[in-house]
This record gives sequence, structure tokens and C-alpha cells, in this order.
Amino acid sequence: MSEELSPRAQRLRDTGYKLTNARLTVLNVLESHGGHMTSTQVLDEVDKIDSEIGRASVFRALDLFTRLSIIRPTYIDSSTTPTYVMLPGGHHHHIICTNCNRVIEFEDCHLGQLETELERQLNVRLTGHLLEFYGLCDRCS
Amino acid sequence: MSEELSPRAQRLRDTGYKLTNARLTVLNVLESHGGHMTSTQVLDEVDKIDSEIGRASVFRALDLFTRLSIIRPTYIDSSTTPTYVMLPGGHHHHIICTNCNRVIEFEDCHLGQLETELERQLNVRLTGHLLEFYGLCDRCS
DNA sequence: TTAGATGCAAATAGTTTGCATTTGT
DNA sequence: ACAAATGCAAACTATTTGCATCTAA
Repeated sequence: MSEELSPRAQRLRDTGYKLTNARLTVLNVLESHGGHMTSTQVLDEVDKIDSEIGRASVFRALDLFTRLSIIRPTYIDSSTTPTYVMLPGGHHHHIICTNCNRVIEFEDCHLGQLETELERQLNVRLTGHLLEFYGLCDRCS
Repeated sequence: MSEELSPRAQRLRDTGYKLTNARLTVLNVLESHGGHMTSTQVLDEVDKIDSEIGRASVFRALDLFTRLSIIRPTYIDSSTTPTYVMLPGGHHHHIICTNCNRVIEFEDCHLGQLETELERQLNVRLTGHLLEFYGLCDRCS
């Protein structure tokens, strides 16, 4: 069972958590889908890969990953289940088309300065952020 | 039943939706709590005020308000139910303490320039945004 | 070897739906 | 008057829990 580990898997192990089949499979599914999935989607994909893995373990993995800030639950469409987004380096931002629900990623958010400013003004210690813009994408406007 | 209407209630009526007791109560609850509530909290508060109002109507109201962009479901703690945040004037930002879940509002977000830039680069039409910072508040750090 | 994780199945939330009845306009 | 909205209760979906068993380190 010794393939090379993804950086996130290494992080898991380094934090002292066991690299179990369930966890690695969930992580793998998330990574191969770019980290934009509802729990239901994750459940389905995991089931396709290895139907021995139980639902509860998938939820437990999602929970663990959230606590470790590997992913973060968020709302993308107006549905009722969270969409888990991967947090590459602790922050995440995207544009959501309010018409077709398409998600458009973008890179620079230029929030570093604001972050520093807020930390000083409000005496807080910030570790990450989520920035969502809403509007109409090129196809819908 | 003629009290003065909040701007949001007026907006409801102007859009052609009926100002029913259920909707006004849900709106009222949201407004008097600063618009940071889970569905469960809203259900509870509404029930305290008027136990005649059914759960379904509360969900229907939350749904309607979301479609009208009066509120927006989002994830604040790692729990499983969405937290509805009010969208005053189309944008909203806050800091969430990952330890005690306290929500700290702040005003300026300086995102106007980024917004314009993205609109041009990606050919989108943006109407609002949500910015959440995560970290430790002054009491918890 | 053994604490930590798992899978299962049953229990709990949380949310939606169909429908007869009520209500705002 | 009447389309729109409601309350109810039942159906559904999503998530969590207890516990005996298994497994990575």
C-alpha cells in the first residue's frame, strides 16, 4: 500500500492521524474533482471506488478535513447541503453565477493588506478567508 | 395590522409578494437578530412569537428571501445547517472566530477595484459579495 | 500491541411536499 | 373573488451515534 502521498495526505499523517483507506479515498475523490463537492457527491464517488467504505466514515473524514482546514463547507447553490471546497493555502474565492450557478475561480484577491489592517485594528488573529462574488457570468449576462 | 413597514418588507410587497403574517414574522426575527441565524434558530424564535406559524412556512420564507437576495445561506461554524446572513445593500463581510464562533462585523472591504477588474477580465456582471475571514478573536487569541 | 478508526444499522436532525383551508389584495 | 400562501402531517434526505470489530503505526 505504498504509493506516493499527496501533500495533504502527508499533512494528515504529520498531524498524527492515521492514513486509513477511508480517509485516503475521500481525499483522493476530493482532489480529483477539484474540491467542489457536496457530501452526497462525495458519498457517491467513494462508493463507486470502494463500496466497503461506510457513509459514516465519509462524514467523519469530511469533518476531520474541515477541522484541519483542508476543506471548508460553504454555500454555492441555494440547495440545502453544503458544498465542500478545498482550501489551497487557507483561502478560497470564486464567483457564483446567480442564474446558472456556475462557479468561476480566480486567483488574486489582494486581501493581504486588508487582513493585516483588520488584525491590528480589531486585535484578532486571522488564518483564512472565503470570498464569494455573486452576479451573472458571461453566458448569462 | 398596519404598522410601518421595514424597507425589506416594502421590497417584498413591491415585488408582488403578499405580506403575510408568516413572512413578516420571519423577517422581523431575522432583523431583530442582526441577520445571523440558522434555520433552527429562526424556527425557534418564530415559534416563540407565534406558535401558529408552521415550520414549512418558515422554510418557504427563508427560501423566498434567499431568492430575493434579502438573505444568503452560508457556513459559519462547521455545523451542518446553513446560517442565513442578511445582505444589506448587496454585500456583507465579517470575521468569524473559529473558537467561540463570535461574529465581528466590519465596514470597508475595499473590494470595489477588484470587482471592476474581475468584471472586465472575465466578462461578468457582479452584483454583490460575501467576505468571511476566519481566525481567533481578541478574547480567544 | 493497542489506541485510533471503521462499518453497520438504527436514531436524529433538517427540509420538502401534497392538500384542504385560509388570507391578502 | 380568487390567486397566492398557509398549516398540518407525512415523506424524504442528510447526518450522527453506539458499539463490536479491525488496522495502521
